[in-house]
Amino acid sequence: MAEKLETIIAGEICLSKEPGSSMKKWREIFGISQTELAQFLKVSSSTISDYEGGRRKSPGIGVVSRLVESLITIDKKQGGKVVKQLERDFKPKEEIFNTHEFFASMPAKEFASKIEAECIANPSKLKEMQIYGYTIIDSLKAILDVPVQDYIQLFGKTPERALIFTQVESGRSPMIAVKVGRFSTEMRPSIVVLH
Amino acid sequence: MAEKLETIIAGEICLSKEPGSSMKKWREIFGISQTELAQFLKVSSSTISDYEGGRRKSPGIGVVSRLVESLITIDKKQGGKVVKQLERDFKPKEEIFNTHEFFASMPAKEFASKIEAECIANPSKLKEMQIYGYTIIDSLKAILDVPVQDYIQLFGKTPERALIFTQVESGRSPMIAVKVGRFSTEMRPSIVVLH
DNA sequence: AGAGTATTTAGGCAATTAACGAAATGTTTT
DNA sequence: AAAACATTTCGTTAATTGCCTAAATACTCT
Repeated sequence: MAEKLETIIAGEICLSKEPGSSMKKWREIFGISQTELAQFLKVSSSTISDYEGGRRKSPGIGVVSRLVESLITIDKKQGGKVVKQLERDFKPKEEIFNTHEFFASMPAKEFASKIEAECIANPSKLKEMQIYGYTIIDSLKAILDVPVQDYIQLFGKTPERALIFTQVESGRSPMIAVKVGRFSTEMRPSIVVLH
Repeated sequence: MAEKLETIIAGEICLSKEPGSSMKKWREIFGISQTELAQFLKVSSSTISDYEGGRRKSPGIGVVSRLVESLITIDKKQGGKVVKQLERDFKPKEEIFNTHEFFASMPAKEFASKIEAECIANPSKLKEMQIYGYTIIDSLKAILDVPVQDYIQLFGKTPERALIFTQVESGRSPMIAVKVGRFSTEMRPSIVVLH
């Protein structure tokens, strides 16, 4: 599956009901500010805002194309960290890791209340966080089937996301993995849910 | 992750240097005529031609989006043949490389006897080795579908493991791969099984 | 070759986009 | 709480798109 990351991002924006939100989402995933992007693209920052705000219902693909390439180029200039993580993210592990993307970001708190979760650590962080999707992990299968290495890597692939562990009695094993994950990369899941 | 077909098509059109050609290419892959498409979209067929001919340098994503959805919808109405085929084409390689980890290590000898293998080379090494898992490779599929690079890389990912090749008559092609592997990395499979 | 169908070319016009800049509003950070 | 920075809003304009119709070319098939 040689689908390039660019392709998927562009495709997603293209098909989105709200292209603006999608553009915003991706810009934020890349951790780039409107101003920075605007400078790179040599347009004013209000232009970016107009797009993200949905002022243009159907921007031209030229805009989308430039936008996506910029995000990736900027990231590469800074070491390509996000690109690398995302690329791994697209490696399928379907049955065990079940990932979902939101159309737009959502405050972590709202997410928590939607799933009727009880917060058992870091309640303060819960307030500020925004998340973009979630990954459901079948703990049992994961432990049985997934190579340790991949298991560890998973945690590097989940910035701005919630991780949901099913079939867990104690939070022990997942949390160990999260800790290990910390050393291999700075990107970590925003939320960990034990189900 | 389940990147939808739509996404990939839309993304490709979006990023193409010649969006028109790309649209045309996909329409043709779907075996749908301009006229047919135009009718479905309720526009004149010249409109389609204008796009495909590149009269608009940067069509809006609305156009692309409608276009892609139409191709897929029309195909589905006709049995979804093309969609199915394409989805198969994009399927991940999981089915070709099927990896399993053991809970603990196992003497190579024990592994060999468990699978009732006959040793055809290096019997001495067989005694000392420990392995931690195995990877089953469907040789036929691998040769047909896997880019050489990935194929080579595979061997770098299999230290302390057994590699099992299914559907092999002679050991020729896998062994070539193993040899190649030696140069790209120091890690090599512990055992090679021909099935 | 000629009828019939599919595609391309081109002029035209209303609707929309692309982009700017300036002022208003949010968010951090010190 | 002010300075510094980031994002949003919005009026404006030139350029481009989206789509049409009609006419010119290609492509099949018999």
